[in-house]
Amino acid sequence: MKERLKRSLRAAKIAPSSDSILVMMKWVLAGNGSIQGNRDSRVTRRGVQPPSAGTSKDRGTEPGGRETRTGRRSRRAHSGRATPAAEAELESIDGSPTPKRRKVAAPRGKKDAGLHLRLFSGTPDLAGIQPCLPPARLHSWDYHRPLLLSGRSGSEGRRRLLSWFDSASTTRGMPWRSPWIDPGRLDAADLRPLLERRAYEVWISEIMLQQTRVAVVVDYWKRWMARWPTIHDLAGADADDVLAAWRGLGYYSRATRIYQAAKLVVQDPDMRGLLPSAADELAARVPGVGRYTAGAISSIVFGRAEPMVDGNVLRVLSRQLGIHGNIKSDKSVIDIIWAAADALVKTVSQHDEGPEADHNVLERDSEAVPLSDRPGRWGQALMELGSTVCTPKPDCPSCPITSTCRVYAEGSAMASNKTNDAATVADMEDLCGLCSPLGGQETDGTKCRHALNSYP
DNA sequence: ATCCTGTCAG
DNA sequence: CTGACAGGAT
Repeated sequence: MKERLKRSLRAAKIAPSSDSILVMMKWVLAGNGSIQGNRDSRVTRRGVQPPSAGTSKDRGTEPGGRETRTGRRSRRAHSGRATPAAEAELESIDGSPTPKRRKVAAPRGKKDAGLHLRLFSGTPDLAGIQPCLPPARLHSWDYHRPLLLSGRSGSEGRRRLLSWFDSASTTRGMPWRSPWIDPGRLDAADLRPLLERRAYEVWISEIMLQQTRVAVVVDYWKRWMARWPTIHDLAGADADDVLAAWRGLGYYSRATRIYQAAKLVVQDPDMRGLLPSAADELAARVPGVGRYTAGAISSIVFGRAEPMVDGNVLRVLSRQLGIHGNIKSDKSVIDIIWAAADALVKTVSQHDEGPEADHNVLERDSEAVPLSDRPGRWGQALMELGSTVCTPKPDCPSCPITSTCRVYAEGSAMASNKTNDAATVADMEDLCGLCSPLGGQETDGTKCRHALNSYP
Protein backbone atom coordinates (compact mmCIF):
# COMPACT_ATOMS: atom_id res chain seq x y z
CA MET A 1 0.00 0.00 0.00
CA LYS A 2 2.77 2.34 0.77
CA GLU A 3 4.46 1.41 -2.40
CA ARG A 4 1.37 1.85 -4.40
CA LEU A 5 0.68 5.18 -2.97
CA LYS A 6 4.20 6.27 -3.46
CA ARG A 7 4.20 5.20 -7.01
CA SER A 8 0.98 6.80 -7.92
CA LEU A 9 1.97 9.97 -6.21
CA ARG A 10 5.09 10.08 -8.20
CA ALA A 11 3.40 9.28 -11.38
CA ALA A 12 0.86 11.94 -10.80
CA LYS A 13 3.48 14.39 -9.76
CA ILE A 14 1.09 15.46 -7.18
CA ALA A 15 -0.67 18.64 -7.54
CA PRO A 16 0.07 21.14 -4.87
CA SER A 17 -3.51 21.42 -4.03
CA SER A 18 -4.20 17.83 -3.42
CA ASP A 19 -5.62 17.02 -0.14
CA SER A 20 -3.35 17.19 2.76
CA ILE A 21 -3.42 13.52 3.43
CA LEU A 22 -1.82 12.77 0.15
CA VAL A 23 0.69 15.48 0.58
CA MET A 24 1.54 14.24 3.96
CA MET A 25 1.95 10.72 2.79
CA LYS A 26 4.15 11.81 0.05
CA TRP A 27 6.25 13.75 2.43
CA VAL A 28 6.58 10.90 4.79
CA LEU A 29 7.50 8.55 2.06
CA ALA A 30 9.67 10.92 0.23
CA GLY A 31 12.86 9.45 1.37
CA ASN A 32 13.38 7.20 -1.44
CA GLY A 33 16.69 5.98 -1.85
CA SER A 34 19.47 7.53 -3.26
CA ILE A 35 22.71 6.52 -2.18
CA GLN A 36 22.63 3.18 -0.78
CA GLY A 37 24.38 0.76 0.93
CA ASN A 38 27.43 -0.01 2.65
CA ARG A 39 30.61 0.03 1.11
CA ASP A 40 30.99 -3.52 1.90
CA SER A 41 27.87 -5.11 1.09
CA ARG A 42 27.52 -7.51 -1.65
CA VAL A 43 30.12 -9.59 -3.00
CA THR A 44 31.06 -8.82 -6.30
CA ARG A 45 30.27 -11.10 -8.81
CA ARG A 46 32.27 -11.42 -11.71
CA GLY A 47 33.41 -8.40 -13.21
CA VAL A 48 32.51 -7.09 -16.41
CA GLN A 49 34.90 -6.51 -19.06
CA PRO A 50 35.99 -2.99 -19.51
CA PRO A 51 34.16 -1.29 -22.23
CA SER A 52 35.72 -1.15 -25.49
CA ALA A 53 36.20 1.77 -27.61
CA GLY A 54 35.78 5.09 -26.08
CA THR A 55 32.92 6.81 -27.54
CA SER A 56 34.16 10.21 -27.00
CA LYS A 57 37.35 11.49 -28.29
CA ASP A 58 40.26 10.52 -26.33
CA ARG A 59 41.58 13.56 -24.81
CA GLY A 60 41.07 11.79 -21.65
CA THR A 61 37.77 12.63 -20.72
CA GLU A 62 36.70 11.83 -17.46
CA PRO A 63 35.79 9.12 -15.41
CA GLY A 64 33.12 9.07 -13.29
CA GLY A 65 31.37 6.61 -11.66
CA ARG A 66 31.47 5.58 -8.31
CA GLU A 67 29.67 4.00 -5.86
CA THR A 68 31.68 3.40 -3.60
CA ARG A 69 32.51 4.27 -0.43
CA THR A 70 29.20 4.38 0.20
CA GLY A 71 28.56 1.61 -1.20
CA ARG A 72 26.15 1.64 -3.62
CA ARG A 73 26.76 -0.44 -6.36
CA SER A 74 29.64 -2.37 -6.64
CA ARG A 75 31.62 -2.93 -9.45
CA ARG A 76 33.39 -5.40 -11.20
CA ALA A 77 36.10 -7.32 -9.93
CA HIS A 78 37.64 -9.07 -12.57
CA SER A 79 40.42 -8.66 -14.66
CA GLY A 80 40.08 -7.86 -18.16
CA ARG A 81 42.11 -6.31 -20.70
CA ALA A 82 42.36 -2.68 -21.01
CA THR A 83 40.31 -0.97 -23.52
CA PRO A 84 41.82 0.46 -26.59
CA ALA A 85 40.58 3.83 -25.61
CA ALA A 86 42.22 3.57 -22.29
CA GLU A 87 45.46 2.58 -23.82
CA ALA A 88 45.36 5.38 -26.24
CA GLU A 89 44.66 7.70 -23.43
CA LEU A 90 47.45 6.42 -21.36
CA GLU A 91 49.87 6.71 -24.18
CA SER A 92 48.91 10.16 -25.02
CA ILE A 93 49.44 11.18 -21.54
CA ASP A 94 52.46 9.29 -20.78
CA GLY A 95 54.85 11.96 -21.70
CA SER A 96 53.69 15.23 -20.44
CA PRO A 97 51.92 15.90 -17.31
CA THR A 98 49.61 18.68 -17.98
CA PRO A 99 49.08 21.19 -15.29
CA LYS A 100 45.76 20.99 -13.71
CA ARG A 101 43.32 23.61 -14.47
CA ARG A 102 43.18 26.01 -11.73
CA LYS A 103 40.07 25.66 -9.83
CA VAL A 104 38.40 28.86 -9.31
CA ALA A 105 36.58 28.84 -6.12
CA ALA A 106 33.07 29.58 -7.00
CA PRO A 107 32.47 32.99 -5.64
CA ARG A 108 29.45 32.42 -3.62
CA GLY A 109 26.90 35.09 -3.55
CA LYS A 110 27.06 37.46 -0.71
CA LYS A 111 23.64 36.39 0.17
CA ASP A 112 24.81 32.86 0.68
CA ALA A 113 27.87 33.91 2.53
CA GLY A 114 25.77 35.93 4.89
CA LEU A 115 23.39 33.09 5.38
CA HIS A 116 26.15 30.63 6.05
CA LEU A 117 27.65 32.98 8.54
CA ARG A 118 24.36 33.37 10.25
CA LEU A 119 23.66 29.70 10.39
CA PHE A 120 27.05 28.40 11.28
CA SER A 121 28.84 31.00 13.27
CA GLY A 122 29.08 30.06 16.83
CA THR A 123 26.41 32.03 18.49
CA PRO A 124 24.43 30.45 21.26
CA ASP A 125 21.30 29.66 19.39
CA LEU A 126 18.13 28.37 20.74
CA ALA A 127 17.66 24.96 19.44
CA GLY A 128 14.27 24.75 20.86
CA ILE A 129 12.55 25.31 17.60
CA GLN A 130 9.73 22.89 17.14
CA PRO A 131 9.87 20.40 14.36
CA CYS A 132 8.00 21.74 11.40
CA LEU A 133 5.49 19.46 9.87
CA PRO A 134 3.54 19.21 6.71
CA PRO A 135 1.50 20.23 5.01
CA ALA A 136 2.87 23.69 5.30
CA ARG A 137 6.21 23.13 6.91
CA LEU A 138 6.70 26.78 7.44
CA HIS A 139 9.97 27.56 9.03
CA SER A 140 12.68 30.12 9.06
CA TRP A 141 16.27 29.77 7.97
CA ASP A 142 17.31 29.39 11.55
CA TYR A 143 15.58 26.06 11.60
CA HIS A 144 18.59 24.75 9.72
CA ARG A 145 21.20 25.68 12.24
CA PRO A 146 22.93 22.39 12.97
CA LEU A 147 21.95 21.22 16.42
CA LEU A 148 25.27 19.40 16.45
CA LEU A 149 26.97 22.73 16.49
CA SER A 150 25.76 24.22 19.70
CA GLY A 151 24.87 23.60 23.24
CA ARG A 152 25.27 20.62 25.39
CA SER A 153 23.29 18.37 23.10
CA GLY A 154 25.55 19.41 20.27
CA SER A 155 28.77 18.53 21.98
CA GLU A 156 27.20 15.39 23.29
CA GLY A 157 26.17 14.39 19.80
CA ARG A 158 29.63 15.05 18.44
CA ARG A 159 31.16 12.98 21.16
CA ARG A 160 28.78 10.14 20.55
CA LEU A 161 29.33 10.04 16.84
CA LEU A 162 33.07 9.98 17.31
CA SER A 163 33.00 7.20 19.83
CA TRP A 164 30.52 5.29 17.72
CA PHE A 165 32.99 5.43 14.89
CA ASP A 166 35.97 4.61 17.06
CA SER A 167 34.41 1.57 18.56
CA ALA A 168 32.04 0.04 16.14
CA SER A 169 33.01 0.05 12.57
CA THR A 170 36.43 1.21 11.78
CA THR A 171 39.28 -0.55 10.32
CA ARG A 172 37.34 -3.35 8.84
CA GLY A 173 40.39 -4.70 7.22
CA MET A 174 41.06 -1.53 5.34
CA PRO A 175 44.81 -1.37 5.15
CA TRP A 176 44.87 2.30 4.25
CA ARG A 177 43.38 3.15 7.60
CA SER A 178 46.35 3.44 9.83
CA PRO A 179 47.03 5.58 12.86
CA TRP A 180 47.37 9.26 12.32
CA ILE A 181 50.90 10.51 12.09
CA ASP A 182 51.36 13.10 14.76
CA PRO A 183 53.73 15.75 13.49
CA GLY A 184 54.35 16.93 17.00
CA ARG A 185 56.07 13.74 17.96
CA LEU A 186 58.58 13.38 15.24
CA ASP A 187 61.61 15.07 13.88
CA ALA A 188 61.10 16.84 10.66
CA ALA A 189 63.49 14.49 8.98
CA ASP A 190 61.51 11.46 10.02
CA LEU A 191 58.19 13.06 9.42
CA ARG A 192 58.47 13.91 5.80
CA PRO A 193 58.80 10.42 4.34
CA LEU A 194 56.06 9.15 6.60
CA LEU A 195 53.65 11.84 5.52
CA GLU A 196 54.61 11.42 1.93
CA ARG A 197 53.82 7.78 2.02
CA ARG A 198 50.62 8.14 3.96
CA ALA A 199 49.32 10.84 1.69
CA TYR A 200 50.10 8.64 -1.26
CA GLU A 201 48.34 5.65 0.28
CA VAL A 202 45.23 7.53 1.21
CA TRP A 203 45.11 9.26 -2.13
CA ILE A 204 45.24 6.00 -4.06
CA SER A 205 42.66 4.42 -1.82
CA GLU A 206 40.30 7.34 -2.17
CA ILE A 207 40.46 7.28 -5.92
CA MET A 208 39.90 3.55 -6.02
CA LEU A 209 37.05 3.82 -3.55
CA GLN A 210 35.33 6.34 -5.74
CA GLN A 211 34.44 3.60 -8.07
CA THR A 212 34.68 0.31 -6.31
CA ARG A 213 33.55 -1.48 -3.22
CA VAL A 214 35.87 -1.79 -0.32
CA ALA A 215 36.27 -5.53 -0.61
CA VAL A 216 37.48 -5.24 -4.15
CA VAL A 217 39.66 -2.24 -3.53
CA VAL A 218 41.58 -3.96 -0.78
CA ASP A 219 43.17 -6.40 -3.19
CA TYR A 220 43.96 -3.85 -5.81
CA TRP A 221 45.31 -1.46 -3.26
CA LYS A 222 47.61 -4.03 -1.70
CA ARG A 223 48.97 -5.07 -5.03
CA TRP A 224 49.42 -1.47 -6.05
CA MET A 225 51.34 -0.60 -2.91
CA ALA A 226 53.50 -3.68 -3.15
CA ARG A 227 54.43 -2.71 -6.62
CA TRP A 228 54.91 1.01 -6.11
CA PRO A 229 55.44 1.68 -2.43
CA THR A 230 56.02 5.37 -2.90
CA ILE A 231 54.84 8.07 -5.20
CA HIS A 232 58.34 8.25 -6.60
CA ASP A 233 58.13 4.63 -7.64
CA LEU A 234 54.85 5.31 -9.32
CA ALA A 235 56.16 8.34 -11.10
CA GLY A 236 58.95 6.24 -12.51
CA ALA A 237 56.70 3.40 -13.53
CA ASP A 238 55.94 2.32 -17.00
CA ALA A 239 52.62 3.52 -18.28
CA ASP A 240 51.61 0.08 -19.40
CA ASP A 241 52.30 -1.37 -16.01
CA VAL A 242 50.15 1.23 -14.36
CA LEU A 243 47.35 0.42 -16.68
CA ALA A 244 47.84 -3.27 -16.06
CA ALA A 245 47.60 -2.77 -12.32
CA TRP A 246 44.36 -0.90 -12.78
CA ARG A 247 42.97 -3.45 -15.18
CA GLY A 248 39.67 -4.70 -13.94
CA LEU A 249 38.82 -1.56 -12.07
CA GLY A 250 37.51 0.24 -15.07
CA TYR A 251 37.42 3.97 -15.42
CA TYR A 252 40.87 3.94 -16.82
CA SER A 253 41.15 7.65 -17.07
CA ARG A 254 41.46 7.63 -13.32
CA ALA A 255 44.55 5.51 -13.50
CA THR A 256 45.82 7.86 -16.11
CA ARG A 257 45.29 10.83 -13.90
CA ILE A 258 46.92 9.20 -10.94
CA TYR A 259 49.96 8.44 -13.00
CA GLN A 260 50.05 11.89 -14.45
CA ALA A 261 49.60 13.44 -11.04
CA ALA A 262 52.36 11.34 -9.54
CA LYS A 263 54.82 12.62 -12.08
CA LEU A 264 53.68 16.13 -11.57
CA VAL A 265 53.88 15.98 -7.80
CA VAL A 266 57.29 14.38 -7.86
CA GLN A 267 58.68 16.87 -10.32
CA ASP A 268 57.21 19.97 -8.79
CA PRO A 269 59.85 21.85 -6.83
CA ASP A 270 57.36 22.80 -4.15
CA MET A 271 55.96 19.36 -3.59
CA ARG A 272 58.82 17.05 -4.43
CA GLY A 273 56.68 14.02 -3.90
CA LEU A 274 54.64 15.25 -0.98
CA LEU A 275 51.04 16.07 -1.69
CA PRO A 276 49.89 19.47 -0.48
CA SER A 277 48.29 19.47 2.94
CA ALA A 278 45.75 22.19 2.25
CA ALA A 279 42.52 21.04 0.68
CA ASP A 280 42.24 23.90 -1.76
CA GLU A 281 45.75 23.31 -2.97
CA LEU A 282 45.15 19.61 -3.39
CA ALA A 283 42.09 20.24 -5.47
CA ALA A 284 43.82 22.90 -7.49
CA ARG A 285 47.02 21.08 -8.25
CA VAL A 286 46.38 17.38 -8.29
CA PRO A 287 44.59 15.96 -11.31
CA GLY A 288 41.69 13.76 -10.38
CA VAL A 289 41.40 15.25 -6.93
CA GLY A 290 38.31 17.32 -6.42
CA ARG A 291 36.68 18.93 -3.48
CA TYR A 292 35.75 15.72 -1.74
CA THR A 293 39.03 13.87 -2.14
CA ALA A 294 40.98 16.97 -1.23
CA GLY A 295 39.11 17.26 2.05
CA ALA A 296 39.65 13.60 2.78
CA ILE A 297 43.39 13.73 2.26
CA SER A 298 43.82 17.01 4.06
CA SER A 299 41.93 15.91 7.14
CA ILE A 300 42.83 12.24 7.33
CA VAL A 301 46.49 12.54 6.50
CA PHE A 302 47.39 16.01 7.62
CA GLY A 303 44.95 16.44 10.45
CA ARG A 304 43.45 19.65 9.18
CA ALA A 305 39.92 20.73 9.87
CA GLU A 306 38.64 20.36 6.33
CA PRO A 307 35.22 18.99 5.42
CA MET A 308 34.78 15.92 3.27
CA VAL A 309 31.32 15.62 1.88
CA ASP A 310 30.31 12.70 -0.27
CA GLY A 311 26.86 11.55 -1.22
CA ASN A 312 26.36 9.89 2.14
CA VAL A 313 27.32 12.93 4.09
CA LEU A 314 24.98 15.05 2.03
CA ARG A 315 22.19 12.77 3.11
CA VAL A 316 23.22 12.63 6.76
CA LEU A 317 23.58 16.36 7.12
CA SER A 318 20.50 17.24 5.14
CA ARG A 319 18.59 15.16 7.66
CA GLN A 320 20.40 16.63 10.60
CA LEU A 321 19.59 20.12 9.38
CA GLY A 322 16.08 19.28 8.28
CA ILE A 323 16.68 20.41 4.74
CA HIS A 324 14.12 18.94 2.42
CA GLY A 325 15.65 20.00 -0.78
CA ASN A 326 17.28 18.19 -3.59
CA ILE A 327 20.71 17.21 -2.37
CA LYS A 328 21.78 16.07 -5.76
CA SER A 329 20.94 18.95 -7.95
CA ASP A 330 20.26 22.04 -5.90
CA LYS A 331 23.49 23.89 -5.65
CA SER A 332 22.41 26.15 -2.84
CA VAL A 333 21.47 23.10 -0.81
CA ILE A 334 24.79 21.47 -1.53
CA ASP A 335 26.67 24.62 -0.68
CA ILE A 336 24.95 25.03 2.60
CA ILE A 337 25.67 21.45 3.56
CA TRP A 338 29.32 21.91 2.71
CA ALA A 339 29.33 25.02 4.84
CA ALA A 340 27.71 23.12 7.68
CA ALA A 341 30.26 20.33 7.34
CA ASP A 342 33.00 22.92 7.42
CA ALA A 343 31.67 24.51 10.58
CA LEU A 344 31.26 21.12 12.20
CA VAL A 345 34.70 19.81 11.48
CA LYS A 346 36.23 23.05 12.69
CA THR A 347 34.28 22.84 15.89
CA VAL A 348 35.26 19.25 16.41
CA SER A 349 38.84 20.10 15.71
CA GLN A 350 39.04 22.99 18.11
CA HIS A 351 36.75 22.31 20.97
CA ASP A 352 36.08 18.67 21.33
CA GLU A 353 37.79 15.93 23.13
CA GLY A 354 41.33 15.80 24.19
CA PRO A 355 42.04 17.95 27.23
CA GLU A 356 45.43 18.80 26.00
CA ALA A 357 45.24 18.95 22.31
CA ASP A 358 46.78 22.23 21.70
CA HIS A 359 50.27 21.35 21.05
CA ASN A 360 50.02 20.15 17.54
CA VAL A 361 49.89 23.49 16.02
CA LEU A 362 51.33 24.41 12.74
CA GLU A 363 52.43 27.93 12.28
CA ARG A 364 51.32 29.20 9.00
CA ASP A 365 50.91 32.72 7.88
CA SER A 366 50.97 33.85 11.41
CA GLU A 367 47.94 31.76 11.91
CA ALA A 368 47.82 28.74 14.12
CA VAL A 369 46.29 25.69 12.58
CA PRO A 370 45.37 23.00 15.04
CA LEU A 371 46.27 19.55 13.85
CA SER A 372 44.94 16.31 15.19
CA ASP A 373 43.36 13.08 14.14
CA ARG A 374 39.93 14.41 14.99
CA PRO A 375 39.05 15.99 11.66
CA GLY A 376 39.80 12.76 9.86
CA ARG A 377 37.94 10.62 12.34
CA TRP A 378 35.00 12.98 12.28
CA GLY A 379 34.72 13.06 8.53
CA GLN A 380 34.99 9.32 8.25
CA ALA A 381 32.45 8.91 11.03
CA LEU A 382 29.92 10.95 9.08
CA MET A 383 30.54 8.93 5.96
CA GLU A 384 30.40 5.67 7.79
CA LEU A 385 27.18 6.67 9.46
CA GLY A 386 25.71 7.52 6.10
CA SER A 387 26.72 4.22 4.60
CA THR A 388 25.61 1.95 7.40
CA VAL A 389 22.93 3.66 9.47
CA CYS A 390 21.69 6.85 7.91
CA THR A 391 21.05 5.14 4.61
CA PRO A 392 18.21 6.00 2.31
CA LYS A 393 16.15 3.77 4.54
CA PRO A 394 17.65 4.76 7.81
CA ASP A 395 18.00 2.67 10.90
CA CYS A 396 17.31 5.47 13.34
CA PRO A 397 17.27 3.30 16.45
CA SER A 398 20.93 2.52 15.83
CA CYS A 399 21.92 6.09 15.22
CA PRO A 400 24.08 7.87 17.77
CA ILE A 401 22.91 11.33 16.77
CA THR A 402 19.14 11.23 16.56
CA SER A 403 18.93 13.79 19.30
CA THR A 404 20.29 16.46 17.00
CA CYS A 405 18.43 15.30 13.90
CA ARG A 406 15.69 17.59 12.66
CA VAL A 407 14.18 15.04 10.36
CA TYR A 408 14.13 12.46 13.11
CA ALA A 409 12.28 14.90 15.30
CA GLU A 410 9.86 15.61 12.50
CA GLY A 411 9.28 11.93 11.99
CA SER A 412 8.74 11.38 15.67
CA ALA A 413 6.31 14.22 15.90
CA MET A 414 4.34 12.92 12.99
CA ALA A 415 4.38 9.42 14.33
CA SER A 416 2.96 10.60 17.57
CA ASN A 417 0.48 12.40 15.49
CA LYS A 418 1.08 15.90 16.58
CA THR A 419 -0.58 17.39 13.66
CA ASN A 420 1.16 20.49 14.49
CA ASP A 421 1.07 23.03 11.89
CA ALA A 422 1.28 26.12 13.86
CA ALA A 423 3.41 28.21 11.66
CA THR A 424 5.87 30.13 13.68
CA VAL A 425 7.73 32.33 11.35
CA ALA A 426 8.14 35.83 12.46
CA ASP A 427 8.52 37.59 9.19
CA MET A 428 8.61 36.60 5.60
CA GLU A 429 12.23 37.54 5.21
CA ASP A 430 13.07 34.64 7.38
CA LEU A 431 11.23 32.04 5.44
CA CYS A 432 13.49 29.23 4.44
CA GLY A 433 14.10 29.08 0.74
CA LEU A 434 15.90 25.80 0.65
CA CYS A 435 13.17 23.36 1.27
CA SER A 436 10.84 22.44 -1.47
CA PRO A 437 7.52 24.15 -1.01
CA LEU A 438 5.41 21.22 -0.15
CA GLY A 439 8.07 18.92 0.92
CA GLY A 440 7.83 17.46 -2.45
CA GLN A 441 10.40 16.82 -5.08
CA GLU A 442 13.16 16.36 -2.70
CA THR A 443 15.32 13.45 -3.26
CA ASP A 444 16.68 13.35 0.11
CA GLY A 445 14.09 13.62 2.50
CA THR A 446 13.19 10.89 4.34
CA LYS A 447 11.67 9.92 7.37
CA CYS A 448 12.91 7.53 9.80
CA ARG A 449 11.79 3.99 9.87
CA HIS A 450 9.72 4.31 12.92
CA ALA A 451 7.83 7.10 11.35
CA LEU A 452 7.22 4.98 8.32
CA ASN A 453 5.98 2.19 10.46
CA SER A 454 3.43 4.30 12.06
CA TYR A 455 2.02 5.40 8.79
CA PRO A 456 0.74 2.31 7.08
C1' DA B 1 24.93 22.55 -16.29
C1' DT B 2 26.44 18.24 -18.53
C1' DC B 3 29.22 14.49 -19.55
C1' DC B 4 31.98 10.32 -18.38
C1' DT B 5 31.84 5.13 -16.68
C1' DG B 6 30.06 0.76 -15.18
C1' DT B 7 26.78 -1.51 -12.28
C1' DC B 8 22.57 -2.82 -10.41
C1' DA B 9 17.58 -1.81 -8.96
C1' DG B 10 13.39 -1.38 -10.93
C1' DC C 1 16.11 -2.76 -20.85
C1' DT C 2 16.38 1.57 -18.77
C1' DG C 3 17.50 4.80 -15.46
C1' DA C 4 19.78 6.27 -11.32
C1' DC C 5 24.03 7.01 -9.20
C1' DA C 6 28.92 8.81 -8.16
C1' DG C 7 33.21 12.48 -7.93
C1' DG C 8 35.51 14.92 -11.06
C1' DA C 9 36.25 17.59 -15.19
C1' DT C 10 34.80 20.62 -18.61
